[in-house]
Amino acid sequence: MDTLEEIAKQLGVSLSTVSRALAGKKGVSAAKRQRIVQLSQQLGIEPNQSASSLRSGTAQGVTVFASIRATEVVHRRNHLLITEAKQAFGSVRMVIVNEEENINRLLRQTFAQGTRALFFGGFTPELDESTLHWAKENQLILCGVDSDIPGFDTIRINRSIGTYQAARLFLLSGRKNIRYICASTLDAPDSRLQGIIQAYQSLNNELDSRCLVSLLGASYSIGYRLGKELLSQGAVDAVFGYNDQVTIGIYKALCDQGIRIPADIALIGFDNLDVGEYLSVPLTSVAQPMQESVDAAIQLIQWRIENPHLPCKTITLPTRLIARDSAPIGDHSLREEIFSVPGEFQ
Amino acid sequence: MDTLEEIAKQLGVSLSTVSRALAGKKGVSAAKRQRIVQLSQQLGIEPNQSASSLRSGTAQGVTVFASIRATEVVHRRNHLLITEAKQAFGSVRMVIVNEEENINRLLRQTFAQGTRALFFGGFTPELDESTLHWAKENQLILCGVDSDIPGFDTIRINRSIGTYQAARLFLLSGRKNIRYICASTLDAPDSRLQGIIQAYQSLNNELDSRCLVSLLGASYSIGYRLGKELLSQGAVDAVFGYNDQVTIGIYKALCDQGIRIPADIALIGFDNLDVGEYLSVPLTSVAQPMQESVDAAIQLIQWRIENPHLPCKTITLPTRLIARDSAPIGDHSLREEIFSVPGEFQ
DNA sequence: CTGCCGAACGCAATCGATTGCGCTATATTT
DNA sequence: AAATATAGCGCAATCGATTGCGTTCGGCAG
Repeated sequence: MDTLEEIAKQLGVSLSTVSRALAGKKGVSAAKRQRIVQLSQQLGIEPNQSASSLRSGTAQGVTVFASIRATEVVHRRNHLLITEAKQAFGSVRMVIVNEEENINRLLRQTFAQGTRALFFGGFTPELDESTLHWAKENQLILCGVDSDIPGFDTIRINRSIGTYQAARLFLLSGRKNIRYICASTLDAPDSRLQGIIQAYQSLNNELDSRCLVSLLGASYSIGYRLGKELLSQGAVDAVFGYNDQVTIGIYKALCDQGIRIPADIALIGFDNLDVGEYLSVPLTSVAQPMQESVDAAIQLIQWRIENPHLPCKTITLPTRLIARDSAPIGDHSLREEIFSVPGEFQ
Repeated sequence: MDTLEEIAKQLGVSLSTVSRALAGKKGVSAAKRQRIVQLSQQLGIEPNQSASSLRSGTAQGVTVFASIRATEVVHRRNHLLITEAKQAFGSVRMVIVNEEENINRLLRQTFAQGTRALFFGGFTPELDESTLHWAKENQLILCGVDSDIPGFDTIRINRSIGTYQAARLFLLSGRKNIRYICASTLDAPDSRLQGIIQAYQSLNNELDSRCLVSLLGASYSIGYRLGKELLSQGAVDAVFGYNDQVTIGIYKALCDQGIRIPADIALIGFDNLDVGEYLSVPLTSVAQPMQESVDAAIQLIQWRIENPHLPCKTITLPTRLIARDSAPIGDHSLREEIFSVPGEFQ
């Protein structure tokens, strides 16, 4: 593996000049610079990044942490994030985090390897108080994308808006016996459930805990099993399926039993996967701000690099209901009433 | 950011001892090693990787190159690859390659940054002769996973087997007017089409070029458009859809027109996406060896690290047809005849 | 013609961990 | 007890690029 010294020797200039020429710094005449750049390309010599970042102390790229347990949407968002981060910062490393490993250690290692900024893509790491403190002290740049890092910049996704709209769609279109597949309970509602609760309150309705079905995992097959179970519960006429995979599983179970969608049962998913539009009955679903959240994250961190000392920022982006046939808006005049969201949500 | 010297000072030992202790090398007493490791964890000090790999010349992790244009399956395979590579090699960097950038330069940069091995995940890079030569000379370790790198280790996926089975399923179950969505032509058939051609030959049938429909892109929406077009072509009774996304698009277009699947038209996809099983008519599809190809790649490279001088290896893995309702095996006695594959395929 | 200024460029120290070599203290052998 | 082997450990050189500082040289004003 050749080094810059090779170029220096061949052209009879000093190592420093070669370094300056290739780094695009001033102090090199245009003619000499051109010859250096040309020869470097001809020989295929790249500056050794280990040496470069060791000496200069500056890291070249950014890092994205992704959970090994990420769902399909999260994967896609992370991929988008990596792609855009690459445009913005030049080089990106992706690190797959599995839950056994010590995230505190991993974070330190990552910065020891040299990284300008670190994105947490869709999972909330269990960072120790001491790690957070150390990160603040060393002015590390962390950004949670749909994940909370206390005291650091965050892109937050407001899931409540979409589920609020979904529940109101059910209620306003006259569904009586609705089921919500949920990962939480009324005592400690997660953001999806909060939106549902607010929808009921907004219509002076009460959400009965018997309407909640607890989620056991977020896959097609689990959805299929849940769908079968729902059928044994009698006159259910609407189901919110937690995410699209589960909902598609439910959809399949209902189809298999000859249930008509949406006539007998209306279905709403969450995530707005591409495939939902291509089911035989297109799926109504809550869309997440994929592109927007990624763009916001990149811009936030670019801003942060410029302004290391300003207090941390949280940017919240809304979800929104995409109405398709599996849960249609019956009366067109209801449209406004379903989609308008009270101010306190924003 | 603290360095190993801090530990050395606090414990009154030399820097070399700290380095040896943390790297797990011999030449340090058990007692001293324990104190060093403990203090390093307490202070949260990690060896600077830039310095480490600069000095030792050995890189710590591996790199996966992924194309920005990758399809869903390729993404999933790459993700699997990254996950497993991480287990096997400790640290993995993922690099998103977009077609504008010079892959030759990128490859050199990547190794300049220090990497043990480089996987090409599902796209064939246009590497110059000189780059390949340089890579060989410097004994770099490259591995194509479903992509060809001349002169280097490769995991190849034999797509022909699956499409051979698919075409035979159509023919043996009596379909007369079949369409194959293809990305190539009879003059220069790609691997999918080769399998189809062989299936026709095996049954003394001739594949008419009018049966081929050229693919314009591999998305749901393109499939939907193709599906509409197919309906205007009269008595089509079977369609192979190139991949599952296109096939699901076609499926939707057919459903919308009241076509019954598989009674009127049989459908076979490629990739065996999870969602295919959960369409109202489950999708028959050709499955790729996802896990197997990733495992093989990892093992191949581990072997290569041990044996740098042996000639390059190519491991070929088969695809296989997964029969579901969208293209059922009518007569059960045909099963054997459809799934058995002649020796020359293996 | 002299003096001054700034651009170009080389010198050499430096980043932090690694590692061959050599010294020392302890264990083992005779 | 003396001789020898061995493990522990420190010294200092080293990896390759970066960068502050000092030198040189050409240009330009006085």
